[in-house]
Amino acid sequence: MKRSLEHIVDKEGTETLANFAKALGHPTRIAILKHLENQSCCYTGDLVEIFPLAQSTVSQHLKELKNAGLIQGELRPPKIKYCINQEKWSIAKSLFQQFFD
Amino acid sequence: MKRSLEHIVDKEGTETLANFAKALGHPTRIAILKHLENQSCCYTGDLVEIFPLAQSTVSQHLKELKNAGLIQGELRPPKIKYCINQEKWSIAKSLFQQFFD
DNA sequence: AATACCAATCGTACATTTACGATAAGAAAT
DNA sequence: ATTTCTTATCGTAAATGTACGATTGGTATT
Repeated sequence: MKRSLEHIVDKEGTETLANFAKALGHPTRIAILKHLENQSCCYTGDLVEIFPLAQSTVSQHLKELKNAGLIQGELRPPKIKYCINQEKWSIAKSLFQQFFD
Repeated sequence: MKRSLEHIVDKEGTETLANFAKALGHPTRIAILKHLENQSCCYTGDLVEIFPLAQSTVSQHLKELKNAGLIQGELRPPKIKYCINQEKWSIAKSLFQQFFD
């Protein structure tokens, strides 16, 4: 790999990793993801009952996780079912893995 | 393990993990750590030359990494040598590892 | 003791994050 | 069409994060 290209790739990887880390940088969001790992899926309302937070706050955290690509929402009227986005999840996993050696 | 204790431990683990993630949640801090992984150690001045940031800004990022426990500084007058804190590093590593399964 | 060097800290400005209550939006069921 | 249920979005306030220049602090060296 060319040296210049190396730098670009590394820069991208760094930014991507920082982005994932930022999304994981709040206890509530970690807890949501842990819950999704156990349950595989859940509805917004479930989380609102679990956490001592307003519904709007939980929704906001879900939005950030969705923006980071770590979860995805599926319409299950009148609810919305959230699951981990396995594709992005494994990307994040390997980025953290290789970061920590 | 008792159920109640389980919750406490999990809660702590969640918070610790979120804390590490937060420290990793900025491209500059990821880049600093990547650099430290390569070099094993470096001085503040080295980083100031690498990054297009003010000395005070770099220092601030170093402080956050130090607060998170991921790095440690050692007096090498008139410089300060920074290294990865291997102990905390491996704690962070295993927390992320088990988080991602 | 005075100087020089390097890095931390201070003060500050601006942007982002986090939380809340209130309101709007979407899809089904009546 | 209206109502109901669930969740997203809006508006807002307080806290935190990020960046800078200027200043301070700490450690040798002269």
